[in-house]
Amino acid sequence: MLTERQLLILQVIIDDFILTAQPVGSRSIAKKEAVTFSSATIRNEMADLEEMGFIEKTHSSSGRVPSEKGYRFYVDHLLSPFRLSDQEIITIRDAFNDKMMEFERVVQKSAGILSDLTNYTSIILGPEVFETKLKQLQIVPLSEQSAIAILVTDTGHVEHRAFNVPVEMKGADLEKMVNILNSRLQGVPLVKLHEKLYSEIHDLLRKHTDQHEEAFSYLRAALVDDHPTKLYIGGKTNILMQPEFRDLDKVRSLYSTIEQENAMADLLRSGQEGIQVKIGQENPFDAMQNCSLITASYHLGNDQVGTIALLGPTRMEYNRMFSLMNVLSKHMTNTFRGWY
Amino acid sequence: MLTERQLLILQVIIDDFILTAQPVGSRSIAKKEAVTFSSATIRNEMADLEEMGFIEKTHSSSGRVPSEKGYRFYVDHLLSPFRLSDQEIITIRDAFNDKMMEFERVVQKSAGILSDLTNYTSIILGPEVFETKLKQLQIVPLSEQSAIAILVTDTGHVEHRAFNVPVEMKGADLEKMVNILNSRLQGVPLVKLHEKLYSEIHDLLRKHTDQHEEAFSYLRAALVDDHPTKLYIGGKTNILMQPEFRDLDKVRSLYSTIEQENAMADLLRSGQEGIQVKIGQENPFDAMQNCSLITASYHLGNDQVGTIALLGPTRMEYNRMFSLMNVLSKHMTNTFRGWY
DNA sequence: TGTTAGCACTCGTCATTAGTGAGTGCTAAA
DNA sequence: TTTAGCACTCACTAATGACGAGTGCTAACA
Repeated sequence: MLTERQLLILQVIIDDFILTAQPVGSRSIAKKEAVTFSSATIRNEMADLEEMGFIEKTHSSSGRVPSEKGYRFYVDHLLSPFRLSDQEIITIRDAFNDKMMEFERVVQKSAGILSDLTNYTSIILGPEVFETKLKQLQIVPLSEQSAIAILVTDTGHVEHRAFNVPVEMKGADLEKMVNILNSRLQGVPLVKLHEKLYSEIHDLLRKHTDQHEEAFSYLRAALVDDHPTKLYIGGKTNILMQPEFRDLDKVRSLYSTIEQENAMADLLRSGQEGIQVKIGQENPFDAMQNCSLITASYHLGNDQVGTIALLGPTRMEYNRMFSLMNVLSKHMTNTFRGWY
Repeated sequence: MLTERQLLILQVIIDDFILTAQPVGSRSIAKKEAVTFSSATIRNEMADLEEMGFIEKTHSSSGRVPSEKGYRFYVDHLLSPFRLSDQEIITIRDAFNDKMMEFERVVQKSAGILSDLTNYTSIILGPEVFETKLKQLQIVPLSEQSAIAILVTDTGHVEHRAFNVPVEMKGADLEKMVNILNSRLQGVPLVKLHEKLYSEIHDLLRKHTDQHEEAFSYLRAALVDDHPTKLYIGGKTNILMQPEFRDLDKVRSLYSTIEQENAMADLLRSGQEGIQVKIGQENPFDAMQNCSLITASYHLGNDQVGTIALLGPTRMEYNRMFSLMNVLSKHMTNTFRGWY
């Protein structure tokens, strides 16, 4: 168990290192207001803290740097609540003022705010699409042979895709087809579209319209597109600001890790309710060895959950980040409340 | 005027430097097959070339490096035609195989291909929206109080925006309103939407529907959104691969330059027909001092013109880039042919 | 018994120095 | 006109030493 004094020293070391990114020496600790004992005493305590694995030396006569275990302890036990500045609170609140936003816009904006306020990289994972349902299907003819299929979901998400209209098909046929599709598909979860199209719609269309085959296959291609688990990333280049990423190779490998959408999505999904931190090696990817990932969940009124995340060096302003993500995820949850 | 021999030497120097990014010495030039004279002779010629400003030394006893004037001459007079690999040609062709694509998708894809094949950063400027016309307006109600306005243009561009539905407004009112808007606004260029909405539609709506005021203002906000000159950027992080951008500060300032959409759009717009190169200082931005920007125009069937561009270090594989952009812009023009 | 002053020691950083090699310019001979 | 030869330049590297921030240990002190 750690003594009060050791806790204090550990706290000072981590706070200081987070601020300066420089190893912290006993003398500089002794100078702090809150510290009443001498540097020699601190050295002794630091030796103990090191033995316990909370801090490390970068070389035999350097100051101390928090270890991952140290950060873990700090996050779990030493986190002092951080008071956000009025400016920050206003920025966030104003962003959600505009009540009428479709899902994408809310998320996009949130990612932007988060990365701007933190100078880290923000990653937001939309909720599972399992429950997102088709609201309406529209078709807008562009020319004789082409049209745009537009798909609107109940979250206000709009997807569109151009497709070919078979030469023999009339506008009226197209309209009839759309009507059939709408009457049958409204309220169907997106992930079930494909199945439903085959099981019911195909036969139905055959009965009602000519030239359905070709048009059907085009439309199907347009509708049953990949609905990829979408990641919204903000402030990708913020990584370059951090002194720990002076090494371009590190940056490159980190970028290529982030860009693997599926892997990142899995990682974010794995977080539980509330705010979580993965520190350094706790992350599954090699490129994220020196990074921490803070995740927070937000809700959609029904039981769906999405995740917002912040990626930065292990030397992160954890307390400010916690406050920010707390506020932001609450705002998001509020905004989505009642959408279902 | 340059002699044959000087031309040869200049060509070898630039070709070599483009490949290796290292200053080129007289000895290494003398070793080339095509070069039959000694390194001493080459040194004399190089001194002349330097005096004329085509090449430079990085320090008093270094090999030579092409100057901007050198690159300019190289691009204007020494460019050997580059034969693209089959793989490259296939990659490009296949990307345009899928005949049915809306404008955005074509451009997005082109930017992706260009940056992937070149390892530089690609920037594509869409054509002026002046001529893009409204094809259809659709409104999909989401709930009692909210709906999505969807705007489709004749290029297949889809824009959408959620908006509030006034409490007193019925679905039928909304439908009536949309019908009026559609009948009056179809074929209207996007840039004139705003004007038209005020001059004609406002009065018209007043006559036909109740509760028009509030709905009108919401709709207007949704429709007459900013239609920013959109830049499509591909391979932003490719910049990090280039040895000339080992300096993070340079990268940062370059990024912030690229992100100024309006300035970049103006720059791209200023290019003329065909393929153009701006080398180093010829670019207006400080951050692009060490960069070259290759621009090529593509056409839209009518007289509209868009621009594709490649941003890399002045040490660029100009000949390959020329071939690539030539092929790509032709494919784009072909794809858009007949859209109008 | 816990705390602290003092001191020897470690090691990264920075500036200096010298050696090496790639490259140049100049001169004189072919 | 071309080229061999040579002196010279300068970036790069490794070695060296001074400096200082920091440590661990010991002995004295409260």
